[in-house]
Amino acid sequence: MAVETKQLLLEQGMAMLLRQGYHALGIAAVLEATNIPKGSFYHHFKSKEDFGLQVIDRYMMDVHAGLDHCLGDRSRTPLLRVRFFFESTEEKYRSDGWLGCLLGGLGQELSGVNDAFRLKVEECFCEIARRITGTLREAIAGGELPPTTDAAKMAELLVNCWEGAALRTRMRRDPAPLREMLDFYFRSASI
Amino acid sequence: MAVETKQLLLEQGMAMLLRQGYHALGIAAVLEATNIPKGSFYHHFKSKEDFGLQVIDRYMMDVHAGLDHCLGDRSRTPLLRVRFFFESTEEKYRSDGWLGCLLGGLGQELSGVNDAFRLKVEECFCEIARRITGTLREAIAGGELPPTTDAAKMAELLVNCWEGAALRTRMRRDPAPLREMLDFYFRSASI
DNA sequence: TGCGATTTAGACCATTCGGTCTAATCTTGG
DNA sequence: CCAAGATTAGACCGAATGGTCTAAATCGCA
Repeated sequence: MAVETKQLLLEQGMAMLLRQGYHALGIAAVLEATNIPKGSFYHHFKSKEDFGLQVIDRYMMDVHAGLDHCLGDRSRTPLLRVRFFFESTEEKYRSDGWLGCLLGGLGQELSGVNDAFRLKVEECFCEIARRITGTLREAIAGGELPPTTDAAKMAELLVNCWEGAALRTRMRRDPAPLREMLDFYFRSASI
Repeated sequence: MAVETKQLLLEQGMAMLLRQGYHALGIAAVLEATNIPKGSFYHHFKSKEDFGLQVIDRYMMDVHAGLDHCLGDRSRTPLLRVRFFFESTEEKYRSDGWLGCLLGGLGQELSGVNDAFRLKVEECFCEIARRITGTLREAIAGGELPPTTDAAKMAELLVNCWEGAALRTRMRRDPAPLREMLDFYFRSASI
């Protein structure tokens, strides 16, 4: 039961932090939503900051699972695997109600004021880009991308532009920015 | 003196909201930084939300001034004027200490929780994209871009990707993401 | 079964926050 | 030069918020 309590808090935290952000979310609200008393919360987490950072870890578990699934799909070419990952992510955004990306949200809100979050989120972006870099390299080897392509640079670029499109999607509650960004990126990168 | 008090609050607010975000910034901090008493604040603004929204207006004045200057530079070709605008914006970010864009910051933090901010920030992005669209159209007319280019779409794309790069810049305190994004965009869009 | 450790329970606390209020002071136009 | 509105001044307030604390309940294992 103990483990489940903590997982419940992290999952509720993921949903609520995505919508409300860090400072607008009170611990009491998470507790009320999960029917868990305050004592349990501070048993599992040493502070709100600790909670937030662990929510990011939990979020990254899902992201890595998505990367495993999409980048490991041998039925697609490497380049299409990368696109598949972002299309899956779009689908996840849709089911959240177009609230964008938790990393982008917490990163923007907190990185001017809290270095722990800033460095953590930055590291998460790097992790994602690193995995995409690998598949992009395969795409180059397979002739889907020009041999002169800098895979690492292109992966960073993709992640960054995606985050911008996700922000706009959050703003408009509409997926068009995501799709247009992907179309442009893959059309331009290929050739 | 009255007008200056309000302007001082708005300018301090711009700087502090950019760094700290909305919820992490207390009104008392703005008051202390400007040596203005609380009575004055609530004389000029009816609430913190009202203040934040007016700070965005103030920010957009600067943005429009930058657009006027850059997009109106007849010594450059239309496409290079657009690039000039973003390079000037990068310079502004640098002087702020690589904190990125206020619109992106407040948009991310608040649009899940406050529709006034969400709609306001979205409208600001639209305004910027609209002006860039105009200059992109000139670029198409002048043969700098393919005649099939959808100027409005390309302007939105540019603004969105820029915001993503700005977020990453805020995260890393480093301008590389901005430059790489611009290089990719203009290389791909032209031809 | 019984004992020690983990987890739950929620009252309680200090602090901070946005916002109000009344009084004083300044500005300005008649 | 004075009256009236605009502005400054800051003490004050109620409502959260993050976090603590002690006691009870529950669990795991010998």
